[in-house]
Amino acid sequence: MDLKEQVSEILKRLRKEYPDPKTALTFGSPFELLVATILSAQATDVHVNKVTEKLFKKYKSIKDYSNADPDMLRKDVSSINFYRNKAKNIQASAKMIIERFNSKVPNTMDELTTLPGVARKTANIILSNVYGINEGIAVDTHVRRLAQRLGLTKNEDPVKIEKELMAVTPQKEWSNISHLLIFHGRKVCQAKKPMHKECVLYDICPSRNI
DNA sequence: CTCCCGATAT
DNA sequence: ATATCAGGAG
Repeated sequence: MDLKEQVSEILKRLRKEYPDPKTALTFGSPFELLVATILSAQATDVHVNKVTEKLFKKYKSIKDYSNADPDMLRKDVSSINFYRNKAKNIQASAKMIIERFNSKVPNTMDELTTLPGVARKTANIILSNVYGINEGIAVDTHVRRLAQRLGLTKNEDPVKIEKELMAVTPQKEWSNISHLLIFHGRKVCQAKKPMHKECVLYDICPSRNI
């Protein structure tokens, strides 16, 4: 079985476990998904959703974020890690979107990654979940760990891993791949304690003995 | 490479 | 006490 068939089999099994592979972050608009995704760096989605539930009730429009008192916005996200940078990036992104992008969240990789706090991973999440565009594969800590454990890469660099995965999967599946690996990484193939006995990939996983 | 930097599980 | 959590910028 070559690599493409291997990945195909992995996706087939995971799709059965996780039938709806889209973001678990809650949002009501493109900008809200941008906010949630910026906040999600090295934070659990459960925690992010808890914070944004209050945040989205208080800040309704992009203008509300751009006009907010920086200290107040910082306080409103302060239970999340890296909250100073994240608050600053959210406000700066809001201003840029209003001034340069006519108050609309951009729909291209090049434009999205000009926003502060937005690189390929975050941009891929926005493009796929908001615009249905498969520009690349969002590689986060889960995707990286699972790709390594499943023997799909030996790299550490997320951009290299993204290109490797893109090379062995059909483009229409790119969004599904990252979400399926993320869900499986959260529930079963956890960083500290991979739950081999509950893993549907056990028999085809090179790391089954770890 | 370092820094950012809180909550939670183990 | 320590590792980890939907990373990104300098």
